Amino acid sequence: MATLAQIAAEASVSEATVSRVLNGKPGVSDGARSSVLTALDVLGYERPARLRQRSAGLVGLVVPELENPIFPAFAQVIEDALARRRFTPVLCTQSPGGISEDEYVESLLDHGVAGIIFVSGKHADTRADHERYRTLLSRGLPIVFVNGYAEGLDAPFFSADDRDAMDLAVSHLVQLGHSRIGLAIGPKRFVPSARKREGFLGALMGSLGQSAKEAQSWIQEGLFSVEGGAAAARGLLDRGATAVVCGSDLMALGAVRAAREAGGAVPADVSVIGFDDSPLIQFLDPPLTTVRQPVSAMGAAAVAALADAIDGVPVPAHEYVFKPELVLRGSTGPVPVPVTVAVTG
Amino acid sequence: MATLAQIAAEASVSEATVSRVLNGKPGVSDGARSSVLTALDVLGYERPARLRQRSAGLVGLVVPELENPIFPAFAQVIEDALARRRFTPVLCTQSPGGISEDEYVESLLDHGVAGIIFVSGKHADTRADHERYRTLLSRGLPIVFVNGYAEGLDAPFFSADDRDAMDLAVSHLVQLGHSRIGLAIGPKRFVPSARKREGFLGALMGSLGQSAKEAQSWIQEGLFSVEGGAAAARGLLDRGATAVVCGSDLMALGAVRAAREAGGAVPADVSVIGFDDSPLIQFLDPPLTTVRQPVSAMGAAAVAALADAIDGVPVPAHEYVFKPELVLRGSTGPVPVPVTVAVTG
DNA sequence: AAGCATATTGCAAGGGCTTCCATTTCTTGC
DNA sequence: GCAAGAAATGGAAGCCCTTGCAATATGCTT
Repeated sequence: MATLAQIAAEASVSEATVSRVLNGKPGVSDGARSSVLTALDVLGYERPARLRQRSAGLVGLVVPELENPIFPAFAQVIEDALARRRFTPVLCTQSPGGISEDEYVESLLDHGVAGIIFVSGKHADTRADHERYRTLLSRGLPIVFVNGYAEGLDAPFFSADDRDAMDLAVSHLVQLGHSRIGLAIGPKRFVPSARKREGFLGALMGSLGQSAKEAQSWIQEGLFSVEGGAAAARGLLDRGATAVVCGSDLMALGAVRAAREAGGAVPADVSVIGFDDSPLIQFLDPPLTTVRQPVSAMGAAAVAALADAIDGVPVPAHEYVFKPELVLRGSTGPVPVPVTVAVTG
Repeated sequence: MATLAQIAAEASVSEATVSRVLNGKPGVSDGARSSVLTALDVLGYERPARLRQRSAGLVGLVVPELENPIFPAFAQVIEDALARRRFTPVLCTQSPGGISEDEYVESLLDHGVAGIIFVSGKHADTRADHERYRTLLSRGLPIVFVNGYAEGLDAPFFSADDRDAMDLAVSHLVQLGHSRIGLAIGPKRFVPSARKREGFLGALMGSLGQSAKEAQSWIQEGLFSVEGGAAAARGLLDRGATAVVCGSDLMALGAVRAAREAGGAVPADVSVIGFDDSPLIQFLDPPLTTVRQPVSAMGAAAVAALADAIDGVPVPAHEYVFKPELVLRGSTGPVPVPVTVAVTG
């Protein structure tokens, strides 16, 4: 690493001038500035990052995993939007036993990020401690959240309307004549799962006039994966469900598999609705009817808010809820000829 | 930011001791060290990164995009392997009009990465200038490459055996009775595409005894996307192909779509084989027969080599070629009753 | 052409950090 | 209990960087 004295000698200016150039201070002529920069290059000395105006700064993007294709989809949309604003995105993916959200945040902080976008992070987990975010906010670091909500955090949230999504799904199924509709959903400690439960319960009670208790019995919890969806769906099918609404497309894939393993066809015997509408879903067998999360709009809004916050424009710290959209494909159909099954519960 | 003097006062030690602790120098007792660290915390001063032994360092992971699910798959495998070795992965995704590989590399360098893994980067593009990599290597930065090859770079390469993959695919189709087999492949400037071409030509000439010129006529180029695959496949179907081998699963999806748009069923009328075997492919309609790239093995090997290089263990700088595997599913079938079509060319 | 205002520059002072070295403290063997 | 060696520590010198200030250069006005 070169010293100021070396650079000053090479550029034939004083150390003071070099110092001023390196720190972007005013009071240096263009000529002097450029001879300092030339001297830096001659000495093979890397210019400090702030001298290169290329990037408006680093922005961290924290996502929980990449296996569910909705996360690469969010990542791509958000990275594009960040790049368009000259930010340099840094994608951080957690993995089981790997690096935690907190460790990533710390590393991002070390590298002087201008802001962080959390997608389905710990803010979506009601059992997690949200103090970590308060600490970030009190330091003045701009942060925004996608899909999840935590009370009392002075930052903007961008979420899909999970309750509405369930309403759309259930209404569609009811219209097709279904009345034995189940929900295969992730653990309720996660905000989006909890909200989908609520929406689902409300829809069953509203559209089908079920009691809260009965509606409740049509919910099965499972992990956020194909296997989790299959396990939850099996429980619902055993109970005689003719349609299964799922918390994610991946879980819906599991539900389709479970239905087939039980000897049923989709959609002839069992209708399945997913959630997310990740890119490849349309090519599935059968093409999945699903509730589309407006990924582009959400990502763009989150980036816009973060950019404003970084520029010092105050961003109203409330939750922006995006309306989902039902995408009709081939995994839902009219209720099959009713099969009378004795069911307890 | 606290000064040494402040910290020294808080910890009741000399500035010299604080300096030694902060720089990890020897000659400080455990007691003194911990009282300095406590003082840091009391003063709310962030410990410099090197004091936290949590991470063995940053490692850059550069992938071209996230839309083709093979890239998230590689990213996940490589990040897991890095995390297990206590490295902190930094995922960099390029995007059209967004941030280029070079810009990411520069940013990574600024932040002192210990090494970089390039997946399907510019090293796979024969028309790109590979001087950039030589510069990195001459600086002593450990780098490794996945899927692609460039002559004269003193670094290890980890690739799937593209030629072999085409051999597997063509042999399978020939066994099913196909003789009008087309290849829908990406631009030949990319090494994996060029190699698949070679493998495909060799297989057609070997298994079917075609002339080089004839075999050549069964190749259609298209972009690496569903649309690109569809466009290339349309050309092949027009020429009377009963089977289409594709350069990626995404292109295969396009081929299936093109076949259906032309009124053909898969696999009854047209057989389609993909490449990659990305996670969701098994759920597609029809479940895609594909040549599996050994993603886990390749990712693990690349990380192991990089870790060795970072530890100063010299890594033999040659190309490690991984054998792919044919995964039989439902998109290939026996050749349909031969339809005689007049074809020119 | 002289005078004035402003911008640029280097000197030198000052502060922060590192490191050499002498001193103190601790450990260990007798 | 004592001495010898090793480890730990602080003082102070020295290096590097920043910055106030004065000197100089430049350009504009009268």
